[in-house]
Amino acid sequence: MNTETNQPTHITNFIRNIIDADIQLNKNEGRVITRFPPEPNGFLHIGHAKSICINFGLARDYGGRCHLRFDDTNPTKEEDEYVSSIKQDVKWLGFDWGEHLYFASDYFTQMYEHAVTLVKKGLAYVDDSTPDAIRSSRGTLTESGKESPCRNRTIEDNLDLFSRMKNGEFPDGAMVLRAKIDMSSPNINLRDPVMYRILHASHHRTGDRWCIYPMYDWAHGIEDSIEGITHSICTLEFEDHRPLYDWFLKQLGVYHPQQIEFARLNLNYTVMSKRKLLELVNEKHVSGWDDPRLPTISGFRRRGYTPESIRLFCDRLGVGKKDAIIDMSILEDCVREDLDVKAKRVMCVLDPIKVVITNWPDDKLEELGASIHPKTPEMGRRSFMMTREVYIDRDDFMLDPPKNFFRLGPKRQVRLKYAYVITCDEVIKDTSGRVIELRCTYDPETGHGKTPEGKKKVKGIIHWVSAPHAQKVEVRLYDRLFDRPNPGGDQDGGDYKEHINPHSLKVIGTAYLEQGTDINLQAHYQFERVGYFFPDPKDSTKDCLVFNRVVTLRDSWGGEGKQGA
RNA sequence: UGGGGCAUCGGCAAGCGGUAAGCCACUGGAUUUUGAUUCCAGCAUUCCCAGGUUCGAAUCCUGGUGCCCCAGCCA
Repeated sequence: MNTETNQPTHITNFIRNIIDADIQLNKNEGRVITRFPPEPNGFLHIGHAKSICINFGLARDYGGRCHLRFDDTNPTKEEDEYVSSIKQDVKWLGFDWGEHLYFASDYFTQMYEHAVTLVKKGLAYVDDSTPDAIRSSRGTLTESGKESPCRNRTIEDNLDLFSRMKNGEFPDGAMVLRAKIDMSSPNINLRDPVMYRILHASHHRTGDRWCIYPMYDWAHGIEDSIEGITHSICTLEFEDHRPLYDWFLKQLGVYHPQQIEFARLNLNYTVMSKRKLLELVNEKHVSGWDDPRLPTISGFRRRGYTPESIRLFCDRLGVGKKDAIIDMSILEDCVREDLDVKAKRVMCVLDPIKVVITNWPDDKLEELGASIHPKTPEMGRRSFMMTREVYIDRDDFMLDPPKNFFRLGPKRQVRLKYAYVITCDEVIKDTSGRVIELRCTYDPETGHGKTPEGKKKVKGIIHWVSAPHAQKVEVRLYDRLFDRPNPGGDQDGGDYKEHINPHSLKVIGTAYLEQGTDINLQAHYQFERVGYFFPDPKDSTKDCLVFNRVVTLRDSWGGEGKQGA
């Protein structure tokens, strides 16, 4: 522990170092006010979760606050549907903005007045050049730009034109307001950036009140300043914009927050850009924004990821400035860690082989039981019937198993978990050679998982369900959406959509769930030895259960010849 | 010589001139009615490279190399 700040040292990072130093100097009287500023033009994804965890986490740890602010400065792309989904996602992740919900559009009037101030100071001008002309006179990365013929318009003319822009006297694209900075700056952002454009579009909150809308660079610093943000945290690509952020606030002479940039999250085997996610949704490659294969917050939620697991993931990553692509398996581990503690255990056979226990009397029923969680007896117990016919999973049988396969094979023994040891005497196949039934005998002395004195312990333990008692359920197995680590990074110009994994969803129409399980539609389950599952929130009902596989259990059995039978 | 960033174990990531944290993965071994979980042990003489300063450098200086971002009236 660092006794100065009372912060656990393990969560230190460069942003916290900056904040610690600021507090040391009593900058901002020690306040820490951050903000999460999404544009409401799409659903939030796991990359946003990182930003949310950083911003809300900082506020929480430093006794400050974090604002939720919608950066709605472009009415052509933004919709109310997105603001409600974003609010829901932030809440679900476990964060609370309290009273501090804001919209950039609430500041449009102040932004306009500030713009007038800059015009009056001779620091902004109206440019009626065509968009093409502005682009070509901006110069290139290596050549400086050329000043616009409009650059030296009088202040009076600028004031008049700007006010007429606002009043809707000109069509879209006819002119813009530009900051007068430096057309030869090596930083392109400083070459007289556009502050306002004309857009006769209806805004989701201000309707038709405005027909000029501020650009990000002009708007963002003002938003931060108005709200008294102390640390304005954004991603690396805005580093080049910081001089502009600083320039605007300095010219305005208003409260000046500090912008700090960090490396955004990249995950392999998926895509994270809003454009690509939107395409996948619109072109029906997935079922919607909440498709369980998507890296959206709503997708993870539907799939069965928990908020705790996503927060753990973000904490584990840390915060830095190095571009990195994080392996999906890190995220998967985080859910396992969380779900191991929470999930109720139950047995479920996904791909059944019928097993007939020949020495078990036809009409005999035996009630067996197990705890719902092996390490948390308080969670209670469950019970199920043992009968002459049971199902086991095809993965747990091999016709010609290697010696290190602990499960069932011809003449081999295995324990039915919580029940008896059985021996496979006979294998029955159909005409195509597929195994359809096993005939086994059980050892009556091995009930309830007990091994009697003097008997050799059976290493293999498999899950099973009583055939006449099992409940039929649907199970959806998800795999990564793309077949390669970096689907968007094709050098050969290929389309990321060509790399969609055709096997990313496998539906098992009939799986056999342990009898008598009173499924809670909000709870997570571990299908013992298989993985963690969650009832699909949209398609699952008490009478018609549909389970999403959140993630498999870790499996140190390499699976040599896994699909053997 | 366009500008701005970044380079520390397989992957993240601390470190801020005093002699390489932590996490994940991995490898042993123990426990286990989930090949799960848990537990214990091991895991960078070295910090992109090359010089230099210093008693001492991952940390400072010089020169390289590699990767990322920027030319929307998008954010």
